[in-house]
Amino acid sequence: MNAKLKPAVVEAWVNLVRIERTLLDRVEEDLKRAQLPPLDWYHVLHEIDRSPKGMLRQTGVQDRTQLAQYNVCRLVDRLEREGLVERHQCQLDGRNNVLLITAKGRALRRAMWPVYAAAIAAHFGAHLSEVEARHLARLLGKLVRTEAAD
Amino acid sequence: MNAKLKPAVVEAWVNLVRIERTLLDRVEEDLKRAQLPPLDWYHVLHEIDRSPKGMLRQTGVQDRTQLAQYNVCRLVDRLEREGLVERHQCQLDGRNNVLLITAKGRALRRAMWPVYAAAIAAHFGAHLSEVEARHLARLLGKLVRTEAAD
DNA sequence: ACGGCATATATGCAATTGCATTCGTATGCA
DNA sequence: TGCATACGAATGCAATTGCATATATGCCGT
Repeated sequence: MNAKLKPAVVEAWVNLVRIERTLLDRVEEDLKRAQLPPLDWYHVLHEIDRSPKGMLRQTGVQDRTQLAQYNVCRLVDRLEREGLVERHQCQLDGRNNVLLITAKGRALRRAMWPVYAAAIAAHFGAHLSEVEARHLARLLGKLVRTEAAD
Repeated sequence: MNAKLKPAVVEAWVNLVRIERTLLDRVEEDLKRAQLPPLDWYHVLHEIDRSPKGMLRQTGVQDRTQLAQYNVCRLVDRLEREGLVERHQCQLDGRNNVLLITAKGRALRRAMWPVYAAAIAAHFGAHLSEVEARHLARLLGKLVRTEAAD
């Protein structure tokens, strides 16, 4: 894998790294200001919530969020402690945990979304035209798909 | 700031968050495998190295890397402990620290680059055509510039 | 049934990060 | 000069993360 590194690739990379840190910081800041928990809580709750019957295996969360195994484990600890999800051992395969979102969990997710959405709109969407947003979505989507593959 | 959130913006955002975590993980993994320190060390050394005379104020590092003030402070602690940079109080304004990269620091940066470059090429560049890379660089660059402004 | 391997989750401990505050230095102005 | 304010850097403490490993369960071949 000695592909020569094109300047455009480096430029895209540098911009990606830079903008990602800035944007995540600002979104987290907005959530904090609204006294809401961090973004990862939202992502995890969201993934469970949108799964059939509000249930998802812990590995499912890992796959969908790209969080490290031990971080998912401990984040779920915290969510469970707050009564936002329930953790059940799977009947069919005792190695799996099945996570079940609670009413409180759904409520929190719903409460977070307006703030999160506004942050995305303000810090990200506001600086892109419709066409640019579509291009960006397409380019990044391509990367997501190729990365997920290997 | 109640801009309605367009689907394309959400999609771009979701893909951005997702790919960013994946890519940074992989790059960090490659560095670790090569027994090299984390990416942020590279970024900080790089910023100092490319500044005039290999000197940069600590706030300069903050601005360029988007790292939190206290994280820059402590990262510089570590770099200093390893003899990669020197920290000097500024003569003109005693509040500022001026960071000076050492020969060892330059050497480490140079040693890291091939590994870092290969990781960017393999995990990122390899999945983009020249044209796509240019588009992506342009779109992300626009975001960087507008974000830096406010 | 049993040993060996694979998978899913959990955990002890060290390192890093976030938060709030503090410290030292400059600047503006009465 | 003297004091309020601002700025850059550092730090104590709690929370989170990373790493290595442990535990627990299931699967497979014999």
